[in-house]
Amino acid sequence: MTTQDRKAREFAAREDLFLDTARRLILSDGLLSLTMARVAKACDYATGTLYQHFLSKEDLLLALSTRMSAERVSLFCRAADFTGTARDRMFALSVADVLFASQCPEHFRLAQYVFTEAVWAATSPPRRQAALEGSQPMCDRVRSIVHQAVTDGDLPDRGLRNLDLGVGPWTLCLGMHTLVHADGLLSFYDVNRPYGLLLQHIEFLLNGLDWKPLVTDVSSQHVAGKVEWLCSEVFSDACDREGIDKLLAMLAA
Amino acid sequence: MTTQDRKAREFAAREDLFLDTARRLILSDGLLSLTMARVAKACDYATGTLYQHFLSKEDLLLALSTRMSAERVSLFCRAADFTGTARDRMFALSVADVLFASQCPEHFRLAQYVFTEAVWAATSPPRRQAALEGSQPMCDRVRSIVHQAVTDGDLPDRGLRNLDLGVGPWTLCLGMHTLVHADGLLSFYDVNRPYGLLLQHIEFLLNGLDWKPLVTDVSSQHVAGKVEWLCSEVFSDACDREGIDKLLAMLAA
DNA sequence: TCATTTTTTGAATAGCGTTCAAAATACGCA
DNA sequence: TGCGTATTTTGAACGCTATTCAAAAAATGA
Repeated sequence: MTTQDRKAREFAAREDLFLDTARRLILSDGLLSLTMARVAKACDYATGTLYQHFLSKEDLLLALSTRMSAERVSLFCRAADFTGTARDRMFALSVADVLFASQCPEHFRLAQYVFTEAVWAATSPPRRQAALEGSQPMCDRVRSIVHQAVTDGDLPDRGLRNLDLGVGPWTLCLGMHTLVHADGLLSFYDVNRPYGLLLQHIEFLLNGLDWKPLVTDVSSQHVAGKVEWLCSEVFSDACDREGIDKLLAMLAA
Repeated sequence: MTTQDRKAREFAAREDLFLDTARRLILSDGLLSLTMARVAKACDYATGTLYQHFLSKEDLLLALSTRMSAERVSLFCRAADFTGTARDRMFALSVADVLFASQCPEHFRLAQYVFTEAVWAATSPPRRQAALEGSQPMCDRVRSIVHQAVTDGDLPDRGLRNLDLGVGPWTLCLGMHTLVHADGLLSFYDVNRPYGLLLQHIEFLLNGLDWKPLVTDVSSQHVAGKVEWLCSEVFSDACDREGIDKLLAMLAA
């Protein structure tokens, strides 16, 4: 039995090595020039060994994307678990997403590619399952925040279920990430500071849902102040002074 | 000169043939199994001839995506140009997008793929330019609707420029399309009727922007009624009874 | 120590995008 | 109409990559 355990551990470690290496190669040379042979060679293994871990190249990319989003989930959970009004916590979820985008910009490019029909279809069912389950905690937090707001009387439910009410901010974030990564699009239309606008629109949307306490000042300055406060309050260990400045710069320009 | 003209016309016609055929092949066999050789063969041309039109396979896909979105732009313009309050017209833009999604569901799958970094980078600059310019009319409409709302005093601008205020609905729509096409995701999280929720959240967001006249009833029934009204009022020639029913079914389930 | 099982290897395979020299065609001019 | 030239088309050949699999190597355990 102990032999089995050791083998399993070694196997998992090797998978980590493959994924780390793939990530490094993507960062240095881009997604385009990533090949299975290169990943294997960079780890001093034969190409065939990679296929002991991944059904296909797409399967590897999905695994990498899932693993990278663990950090996102962790920021998300921190945002959801701090003590504050449900509304502040919901807002903090979006801030977590923007913070993650500033810390790990390559994740959304990869995720966008991986969720493409052509790529998704070439992945293995277990990895797909793992990808969905990996983001389950984020969904749970959204649900529970909405639930609390409704039971506290801060948010009228209008007959909608928890996640149906939470899908708005989720969709806003996702859409903005997509816009940001469509190269040249925002500059063509002269839309600057997309993530600053995102957070302002989150506030607008929450106001429109009549989510109390309503925010009367939705200026970019006020949003920036709130973000700075959240960073020191909630994300302090994930975000030093330099990280905060980088985030604020992203919101402003 | 007339010979040149004829040649240009024939060249354009052949490009249409290639794109029509590619679309047909994608519809019948999927994006995965589309190959340049197959497209050429299906049109009784040699593979090399395709490359007189398209720099690469990605270039062809981008051209196809751009051409398909012409229909979307046309629905958009119709929505923007009808006589009504600025707010109704802004809402109509989202309805146009949902209507387009019901009429041409494959477009967003393709667009999502094409705007991926890996694909986008392999397209030719002129086609990229054409893709951006093709959606310019949609942006112009958004800008002008926001502008009218602000000058009419229906919408406080809060120091934001026209498109900065219009980017919210845009982002909501885009994010929801993305969610819908991430296979298995919405069903995993038990989110039904995504497009119905989208339109409700558009109303919430516009309310949150304090865009007058405010809509007090944001129930799915009320939204459905408004959609039906818009269909007969604005989209009547793009949408017969069958089309309306299909759209309403999409909103309800 | 050695027979057996498991794992790794990397050359071979297959398929696709892309190119380009040769062939075919179109063109304009006498 | 016939002919030399320019243009266009062709499809086999090339290069690259994902994937496979038979042979080699390593690990196992009696």
